[in-house]
Amino acid sequence: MSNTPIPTRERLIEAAGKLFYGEGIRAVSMDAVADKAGVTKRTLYYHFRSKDDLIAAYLETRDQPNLALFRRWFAETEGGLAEKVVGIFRHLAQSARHPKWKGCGFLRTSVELVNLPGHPAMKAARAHKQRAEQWFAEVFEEAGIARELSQQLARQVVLLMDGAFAVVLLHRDASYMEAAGDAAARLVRDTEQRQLG
Amino acid sequence: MSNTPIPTRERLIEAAGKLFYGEGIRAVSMDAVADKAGVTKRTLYYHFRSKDDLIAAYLETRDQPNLALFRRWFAETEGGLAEKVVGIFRHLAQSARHPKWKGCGFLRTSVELVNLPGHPAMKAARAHKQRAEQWFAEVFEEAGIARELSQQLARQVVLLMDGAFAVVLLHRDASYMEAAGDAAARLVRDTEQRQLG
DNA sequence: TGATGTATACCGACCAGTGAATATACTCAA
DNA sequence: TTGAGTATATTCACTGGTCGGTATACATCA
Repeated sequence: MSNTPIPTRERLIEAAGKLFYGEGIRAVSMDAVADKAGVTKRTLYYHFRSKDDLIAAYLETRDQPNLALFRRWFAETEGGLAEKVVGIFRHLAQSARHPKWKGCGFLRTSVELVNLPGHPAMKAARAHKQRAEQWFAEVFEEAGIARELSQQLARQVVLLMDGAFAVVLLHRDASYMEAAGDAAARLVRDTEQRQLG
Repeated sequence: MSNTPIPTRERLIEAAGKLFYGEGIRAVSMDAVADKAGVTKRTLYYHFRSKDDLIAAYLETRDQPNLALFRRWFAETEGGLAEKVVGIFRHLAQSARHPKWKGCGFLRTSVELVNLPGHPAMKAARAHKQRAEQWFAEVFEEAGIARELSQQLARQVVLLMDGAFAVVLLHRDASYMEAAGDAAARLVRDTEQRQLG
């Protein structure tokens, strides 16, 4: 029976992620991250060149799991295209009801780094949002919607989702997420109509 | 000929506002605000009990002018209800193209204060967003849309707008604001349809 | 023995907030 | 009208604490 082989670097990113997501990157010190990981600050700086490096690593680990959830929620929801999109928003609303939920880590980090557009974490955030938009576009196209309409619709659905992330966080009221889901469904149906007509 | 009688307090809020909006509240020190205002830090603390006080004052001064712009843009745009809503988004897109534009100060501040829900600045941000939503709802109702549908539509338009604030800031691409305007117009027309049907 | 990883202890910069003294402007009695 | 007294407004210099990051030495293992 071998020891649990959790690589140190992963553990550090995980500890940092919890703190960064929970309190915001500027509100969390490297000392706090080291404490949380049960490690000296010097060790932290052995594995990451700087705080900025650690922030970037934190966001990069969040990209894939996030999109995987969308895929699963979409697949699991019964019904037509609009219903399946609503399913994603319903699951997001459910997540948002958890007290530890603090919105979208990508969006919040990008707000904190607003004047550093070249920061690797900003690039990670942009890439993530673009991947989400592209995934929606592909889904719509596979459902028979023309490419151009699919891309437009995907962009608008993502806008609704990000708006809901911000507003739900502000008001601490997950029902805004369901209002966003309803709006997304209306846009999907409107696009389907346009496709037929 | 009297001297220009600009009250000190106002000047301090203005200087603070420029820095807070431009760089974020956590990134700006009280020393920086004092310097910007051409005043000693001690003077700053004579007029404001704490940095939190100053942050709250900054947001409170931004509430009314912001809504006034919406009213003007809406009134100035020719066309039906959907077109007039699109007019607001077009003006927002135009603003967003200015290099000093940094999204919505209310939303960005609320992200930086995510763990202080009782902070006066958070209350100001919530109040502002609610007033915007309510204004849209009144406009829709005056245009003949039923109260319940108006409230739902207003909420969804605000979601699109806030999503666009976040996404335009992330990608530094104002065309997302126009995509949001298009989505809003589609929702307006869909609601009008539903009203007639 | 040399590469990898961790610990102790520290640094200079910055930051929110303050103590004590001073300057300015207003009030009111002589 | 003037001068003393008072409230307002501002300055200089400072503090205790935190922050990102580091110099150095010690441990472990191939």
